[in-house]
Amino acid sequence: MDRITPRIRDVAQVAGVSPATVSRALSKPDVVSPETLEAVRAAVAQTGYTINHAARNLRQKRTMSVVALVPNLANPFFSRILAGVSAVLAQAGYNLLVVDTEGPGVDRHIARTLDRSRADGLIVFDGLLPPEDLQPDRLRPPLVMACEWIEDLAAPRIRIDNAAGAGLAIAHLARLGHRRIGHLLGPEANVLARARADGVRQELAAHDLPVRPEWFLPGDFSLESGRRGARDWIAMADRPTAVFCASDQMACGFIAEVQRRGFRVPQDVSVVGFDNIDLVDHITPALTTIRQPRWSIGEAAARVILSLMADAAAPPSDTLLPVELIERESTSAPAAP
Amino acid sequence: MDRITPRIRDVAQVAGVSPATVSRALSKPDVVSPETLEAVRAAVAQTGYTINHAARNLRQKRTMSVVALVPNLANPFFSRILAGVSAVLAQAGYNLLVVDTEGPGVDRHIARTLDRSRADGLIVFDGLLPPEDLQPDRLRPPLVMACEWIEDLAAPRIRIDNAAGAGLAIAHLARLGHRRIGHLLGPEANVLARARADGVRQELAAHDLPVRPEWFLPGDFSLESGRRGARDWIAMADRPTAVFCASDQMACGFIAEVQRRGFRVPQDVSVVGFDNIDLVDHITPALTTIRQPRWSIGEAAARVILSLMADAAAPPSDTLLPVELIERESTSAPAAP
DNA sequence: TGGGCCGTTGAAATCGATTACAGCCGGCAG
DNA sequence: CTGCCGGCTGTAATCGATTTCAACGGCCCA
Repeated sequence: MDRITPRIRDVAQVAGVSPATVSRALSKPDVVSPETLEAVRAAVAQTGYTINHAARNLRQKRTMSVVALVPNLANPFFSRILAGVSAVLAQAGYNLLVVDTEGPGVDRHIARTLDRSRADGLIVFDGLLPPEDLQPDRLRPPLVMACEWIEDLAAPRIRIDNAAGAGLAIAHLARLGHRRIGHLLGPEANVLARARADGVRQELAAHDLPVRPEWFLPGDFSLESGRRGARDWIAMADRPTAVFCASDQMACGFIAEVQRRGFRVPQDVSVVGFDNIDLVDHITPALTTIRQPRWSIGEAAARVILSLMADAAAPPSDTLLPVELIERESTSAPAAP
Repeated sequence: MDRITPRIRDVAQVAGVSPATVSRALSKPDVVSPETLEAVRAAVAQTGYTINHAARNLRQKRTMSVVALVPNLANPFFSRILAGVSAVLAQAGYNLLVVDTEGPGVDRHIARTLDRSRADGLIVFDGLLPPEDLQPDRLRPPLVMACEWIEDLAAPRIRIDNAAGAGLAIAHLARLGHRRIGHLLGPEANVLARARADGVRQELAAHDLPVRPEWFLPGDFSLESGRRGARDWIAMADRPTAVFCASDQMACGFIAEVQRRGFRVPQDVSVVGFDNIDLVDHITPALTTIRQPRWSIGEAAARVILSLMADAAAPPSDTLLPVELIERESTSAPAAP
């Protein structure tokens, strides 16, 4: 009668050694004699043994895995970042697990269940999680915030200079000769959206351009809100000649809707996006946008969490990654008045 | 001197009961007396106790979590599916963990490490994983395949009728009057791509339309391969008047490139996609495509894995979900010759 | 010849929660 | 008055790997 699953004890028996020796053979091969090592290898092969992670985790008090909390997997923006994270973590022997913090059936307080017995580290991409669930205590694993951040939480941040990115967009439009520039906002609650809006205001002021509240259109980063923004723009008596959208998704929605209503981009309105998601190089017109180094963001986040897991005492740092204007076809000089 | 982490034993001490009673109070509140329950509750609050998952997993031999293996998180196609999975699993008290099977640093044999001590169930969205890593044995948790599948693996499948979907696209084009219809293929190795190509051939034959090998253009589902497909199409002496692309991403790339070269869609060429990803309703022209019920696919996959985890003996089933043609602006009757 | 050290190994404690089993107590039926 | 049952609780075994500690054998050097 055979057991369901071979244990280390079974391997030990087959190899004629003790469980301790099998454990050592598998995790520190250099401390056991070559003959023993070989015997263990053979026994493992013969029994089909694989380690029981739960038991190891319990004993070692670590899981060798990092959890990423992303606000919305539906947003293609996160994909490449996660790939960067995964690559760096894998090299260090860690697993990456991705958890969506949104959607029906998902608990807002999911972060509370992510204690040290679940993950050795946490990468938070969602700036709207309740800070009280993430305050450092002896249960919470090391944590970094990436892209978005939570104001009331002291933790290392990896992010881009959102205000500067918005500034690049505005400066580009100003350089083309636009003097009436609007901004399609991200969701009010979102820190990125606020930082970008601030950048817009600053740069407009720096160019002595008007900052008109009615030219700041509400949006929420989504395609659909891009369309709504377009309708708002069309409905204006006194339309800006250029609109900087706080996300590429909104820019796509905006362009689609104005085109449908008979306007041309960039002749009738110049449009700038933010993110440089894959698709925007392949729409018509190709979108001028602010590139975020997504892979690098992921790499950086992974490196910081690794160092934090190695030495929890590291002070909260703030990594600012550079952004870049990608000039394509959706912007041009404004039509002569 | 306080411990790093409160254990169930500490709670027991504070509450003046045994660890067993604390455990019962927390997991089966109805078997302990109301006073004891209250005492335990208070002690938990006072100590700030949270359960150690590693210990519980070890004892109970289950993790209450399901792992989804997706071929490429970068593909926005998976997002809504995963949301559907997550919603159903959450209701049953299970966690969903997402693992990307691609990218540098990620082991092709990742599936081999996902034994019962890691996950109670597996949902595989990647048809190209090595089947030998997934053969059922006593270590492998219950498994379902969703969207894609692996030919040599006996496991429940949740998928759409790819051939029928392709048929809908071709029938639609035929109905509009197209007689010269091309197909931009998915990656050769991919089962979905093959199923769709078969569907194309069948439906063409059913309409007595020519099946010309040179009209089957190579592609790999990516945006960039859509552009290449467009260049191939343009280079042809004898161009089809309509092209059915095996993915929406390719359709976007295709449209962008033909537009850039001065062709109009749908006047010069009708284009049909496959998937109905969010964005394609917001490009110009809005894309006619085959909708996959992504949320339902996720729900169905979750339900099947749940029933499999409850009763491993269930026979391999095959769930076929319906697809639907979404008619938008990228298709019209062919120009008069 | 004896002492000490190194390389290797095994016995047993440990990680922290769950649960089988047994015991206790009060109430009720015979 | 005895015996049994049911509700509640505690003791101790258990899950499976890791790791501390001690011990063993062989070798070198004094």
